[in-house]
Amino acid sequence: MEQDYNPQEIEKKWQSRWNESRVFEPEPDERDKFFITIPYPYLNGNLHAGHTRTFTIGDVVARHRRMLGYNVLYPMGFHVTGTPIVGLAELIASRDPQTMDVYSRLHKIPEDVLPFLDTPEKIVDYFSVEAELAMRSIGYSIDWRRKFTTTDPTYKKFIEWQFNLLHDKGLIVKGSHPVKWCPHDNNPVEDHDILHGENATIVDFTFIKFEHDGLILPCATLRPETIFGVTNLWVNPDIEHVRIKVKQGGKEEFWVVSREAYDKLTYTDREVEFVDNVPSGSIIGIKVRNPLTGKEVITLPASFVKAGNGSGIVMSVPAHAPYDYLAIKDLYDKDLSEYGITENVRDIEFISLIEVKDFGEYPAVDAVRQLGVEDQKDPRAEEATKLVYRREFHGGVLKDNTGEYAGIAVSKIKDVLTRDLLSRGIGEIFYEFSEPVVCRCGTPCVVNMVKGQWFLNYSSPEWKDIVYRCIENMEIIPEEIRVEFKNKVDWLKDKACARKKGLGTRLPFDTEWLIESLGDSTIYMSYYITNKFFSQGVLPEQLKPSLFDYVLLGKGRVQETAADTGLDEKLIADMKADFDYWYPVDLRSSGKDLVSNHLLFFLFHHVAIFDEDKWPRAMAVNGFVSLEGEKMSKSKGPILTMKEAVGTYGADVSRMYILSSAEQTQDADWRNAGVESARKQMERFYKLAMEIISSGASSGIEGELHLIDRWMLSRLQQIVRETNNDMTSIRTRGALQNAFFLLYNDVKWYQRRGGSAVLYDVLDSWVRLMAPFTPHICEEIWSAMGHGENDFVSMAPYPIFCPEYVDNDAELAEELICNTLSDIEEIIKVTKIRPKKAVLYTSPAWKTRAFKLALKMLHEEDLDPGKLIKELMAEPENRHYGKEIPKYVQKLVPDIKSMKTGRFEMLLGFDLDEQSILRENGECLANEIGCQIDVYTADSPEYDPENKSRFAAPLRPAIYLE
RNA sequence: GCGAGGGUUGCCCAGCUGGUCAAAGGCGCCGGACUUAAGAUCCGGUAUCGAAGGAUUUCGUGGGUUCAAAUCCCACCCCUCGCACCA
Repeated sequence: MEQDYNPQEIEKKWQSRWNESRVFEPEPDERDKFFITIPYPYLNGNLHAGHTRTFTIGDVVARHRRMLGYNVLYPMGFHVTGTPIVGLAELIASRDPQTMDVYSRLHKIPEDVLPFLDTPEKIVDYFSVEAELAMRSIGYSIDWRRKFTTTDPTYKKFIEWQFNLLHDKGLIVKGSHPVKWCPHDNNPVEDHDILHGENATIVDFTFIKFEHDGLILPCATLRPETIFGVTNLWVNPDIEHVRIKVKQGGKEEFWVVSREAYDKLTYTDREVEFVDNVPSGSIIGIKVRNPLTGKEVITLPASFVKAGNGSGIVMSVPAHAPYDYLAIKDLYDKDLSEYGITENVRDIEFISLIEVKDFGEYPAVDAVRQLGVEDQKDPRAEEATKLVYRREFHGGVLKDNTGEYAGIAVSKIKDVLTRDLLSRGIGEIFYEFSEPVVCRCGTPCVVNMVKGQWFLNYSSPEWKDIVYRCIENMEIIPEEIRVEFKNKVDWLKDKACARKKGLGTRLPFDTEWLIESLGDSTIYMSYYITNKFFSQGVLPEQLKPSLFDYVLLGKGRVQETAADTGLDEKLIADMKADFDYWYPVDLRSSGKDLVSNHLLFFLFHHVAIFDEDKWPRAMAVNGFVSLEGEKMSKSKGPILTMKEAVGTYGADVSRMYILSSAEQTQDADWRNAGVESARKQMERFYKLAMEIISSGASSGIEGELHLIDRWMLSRLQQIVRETNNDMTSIRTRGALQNAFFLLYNDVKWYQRRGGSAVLYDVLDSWVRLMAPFTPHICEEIWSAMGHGENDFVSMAPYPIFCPEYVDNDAELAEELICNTLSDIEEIIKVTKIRPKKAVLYTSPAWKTRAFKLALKMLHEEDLDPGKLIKELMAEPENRHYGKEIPKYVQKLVPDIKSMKTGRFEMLLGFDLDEQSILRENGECLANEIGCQIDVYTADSPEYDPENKSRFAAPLRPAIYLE
């Protein structure tokens, strides 16, 4: 029977048996259901190691739950909507060298296939076939009857229904939206189109509209609250300024800004018209009105003002902005008569508006002094600015001179104040990059307002509140990321949900737009359930809204739905029954990259569309996978495809490796050396199992059990418990640590100690324990154990913790033997003597009594050394040891007190006959050490030349080597 | 900058409701057994010192709390990820 482990052969065999017997095609029944999904893959390439991790975690959870007795549904589909597949088709059609190289060399697409993948449809067809093959070859327990692609006509009907519904509920709104834009290409730029400034973000500045003689001088700021502290404006005499006409919302104004600002403004949602150039001198030295306070302030010259930042005109808040303070200082005692300024700048009084600890009245002044900043050209000025900003933002509170805003924390003021400024017409939003952005074509980019854009209204506080409630009641694995989810909901803004380009479904109420691909992937888990029916010949035009309304929402009646759609009443009723049985999603497991987008949208759409009882029950998140320390990239490499991994190492080895290499949100690093060792582990497991089977072993659990057998069974229970605990929290690494490595070591020790009676029973549990992780090899072993044709281990009951097999005494006894052995070995090592004889002295009776009494006292009352000594001395047989008792107690009490509860409970019932345990296992010890072993009790040692017996204590026999 | 997570013994990492923690497991390395030999397998070792089961110094850095800290608190340094209209 024993043969070499041949994964390819075994895996193929069991995959086809599973397929033939349809074990993974569940139908509703009386069992509890478990509906697990992972995000379907986006098909612009082959499945890779990253998918392998997420999908395998899903499969292991599915298999574990199935063996625990749940009716498990694990479905899969393919995501193809959006632009990347279209882009890829174009690149292949044009034979782009890099693309051709990456897709042939790294994605391993055969040379006779690749050039023909020149349309999106062909790409989708090719990769969906490949993906399914790969997932089958790694042994996922997927119900393939339900698969679909997001461009299926029936799926599009489902998406249309969903978007109409959201539109009707007012959750899809129209508005303007800022994007990175290349004026040369006349197109939005995506990250890969950017030459410089990939890290730039779009920042929302507030324009404060200062006024002079009907003319507006807008000043851009990130800190609108400082409007209360403005003492003057800054105008750079060396840059060009223009006067422009700005129309917005039926309002017409004249602004003065830098020429660059004028260019940028033309891309905003304002109508802008050039009027004339403005000599800088004419706007320096004038009085402008602070629109909020009504106070008049002067405009002064400053060289630090850049034409390209904001409007090119800056408001000055010297109390809180180091640059402003420095610039004012630079003007002290300067002759400004060329600008017509006769006032002394020294007379300008600083206005402090923020109270912050660590700084006095004027934080900017303090910071400049602290850092020793010289003037506005000093690089440390930047540092001082950051310092002040940080302290004020985190610890600052607005002072009384801010009127109605007094007492508000600086960190909270921006949104409130901006809203007020906007509504009063004295402020406007102006978007700007955090750093300059240059397109690949070499043109500097601008922020462009796309008008008429459709948005999912995720910023709605009411919508968010429901999502918070949903998260509150969900299980989140691991628990630590719950706060992350809440933060992200808080941060989420409206999301543009339609584009002009790509594959997908048209927005039903505005068909020139295509639904963006994250929006069409939010509630599709429900589609797996209906698609089982749709794929059997239902026509797209029969998928009327009434059908989805009835099946998914329970609205309307079967008869009406049947009449409306022309579908059979029974079919519709079955669909609804299936949906009601399987929904909601019990667990959505995903990579952590999807936390701030897909998983969030998944929640938003579920709570918007479904009743609370259909909201998802749990979400789990796992980390990324790198290759030999390098980040994977679909488009640049390196990449390891699932097909390659399985082809090289086999399904079970790949599964075992990826599941054991990292835990939960930690990132995993796929290393060849590691997979190699996983392969050896599988071989070892297989060999050991086959040895046990071919030795003719059978269940020995009913027969007479020795100490070591009871130890083995007890250990097995601990492992079973830990494995199940780990699996409940999706800690696959920990689960394998127990179910494989620790158990393997225990079995080895068991055999070494001469155990064999329960080997078969252990194997029986072990195979089932391992089946979710490495199902093929386990089926093979299971079948070798005599299970019949359709008796799959995949469907066998998973081992669960049985307390009746836990045997504390057996574990303690084994611990005694092990500890004694290692003590002897250590003595040998240190003394370098080669013992002819080893003598062991077990604890004297009085010490054992003291030990037990101490445990009992701690359990029942409080363990106090004095009390313990008193009680011990009360017993006549202890009195001879009057001198030793206090000494021993002094050591014993802290030992016992510092025990962990588990350990304490294990020892509480302590009642070992150490004498006979050591005698019975003397042979084993003798073999290990290689000399004769004598065992005496320290009460009356027959042989004790060096009086070693005095060191004997419970569970710690004294040792004398000769 | 903001938010989240992390820094442990040669490596990957477990431990982190404070005490059996010099710290599990795996890998690697060293030694041994087996073998004609290699591989596989098995056994032992793998911080330092130690002629008796012990002692000493370790868990990013620096402080602190405590009888006791890898574990708790504070500060700092470093790393990874996300910050969107892109799947």
